[in-house]
Amino acid sequence: MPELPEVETVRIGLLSLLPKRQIASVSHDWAKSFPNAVHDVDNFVIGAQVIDIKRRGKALIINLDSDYSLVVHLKMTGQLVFRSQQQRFGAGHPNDSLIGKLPDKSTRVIINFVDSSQLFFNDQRKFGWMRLLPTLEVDDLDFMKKLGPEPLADGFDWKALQTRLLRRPKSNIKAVILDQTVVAGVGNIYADESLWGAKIHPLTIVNDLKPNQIHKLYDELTFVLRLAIEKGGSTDRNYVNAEGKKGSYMDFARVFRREGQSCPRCGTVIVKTRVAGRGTHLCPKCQKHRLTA
DNA sequence: CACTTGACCTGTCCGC
DNA sequence: TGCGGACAGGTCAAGT
Repeated sequence: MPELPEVETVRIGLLSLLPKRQIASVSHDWAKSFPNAVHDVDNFVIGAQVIDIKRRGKALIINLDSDYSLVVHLKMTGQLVFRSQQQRFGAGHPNDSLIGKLPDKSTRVIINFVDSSQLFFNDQRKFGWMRLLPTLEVDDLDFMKKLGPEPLADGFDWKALQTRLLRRPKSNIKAVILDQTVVAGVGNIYADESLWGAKIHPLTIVNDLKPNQIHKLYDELTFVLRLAIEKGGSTDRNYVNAEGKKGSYMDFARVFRREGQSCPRCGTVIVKTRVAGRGTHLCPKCQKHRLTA
């Protein structure tokens, strides 16, 4: 579910909700989400205040004033949902949110704040995780060290993208932009959307891409990521932001989950195939492949 | 080594 | 309705 735009939307929401709140207690019913010793939670989480929320790729980092951080990966179905004191004891989340009763079946961790507000880590498929470690050690996590550059960072231009893509010159372009060590944060939705925008077939081998195609892919990728952040991300099934609300990028999607519909550029019927082990949507006319042309 | 495939889980949807 | 199988937005480990 959550790719860069969804995680960034959650980050922005949490940043407006969590800082200065003090943690009173933490409950976790699923050890894999929270593998640290209870002792660490007691000493560095209970009583600590949230001071900042950061993002790297698809991971969120909640900085505490104890110099410890909670690092969260939502994987496919993770949610981080905040409930204010008023929502908790009043009417709950508004009807336009996807959130019903809390906690629910998918709730793995609850962070209770001193002011009676709460943060829920829900994760239906249990792929996600939450870890506690010293803030100074976050960048040393293997997961973080392997991540490629942020595609929306200031210095990241199309030449930088070209350099990164050429690390895997013989693979197909879709597999390469999904590779988090090449570029951080791109997932299946925005891979399909940006390849459609750049008129590149997902099976095209990186070495066969011309410089102008990579330049176009850079433009389209940064465009869809920025647009998706503006739209609050994509809600296909159960993604919600920190307030439990859906994102609206899917209303703007050109090919993702639109198989059987018309390509908005040429009218050809969009098809769904399988590339790099993932469901892949494309326009067979706009996105020609040498082998399928 | 580089690349591809299966496993991790639960829920839902589709066809019989 | 019920049931089996395929599939779902991400990442590893294991296999080729």
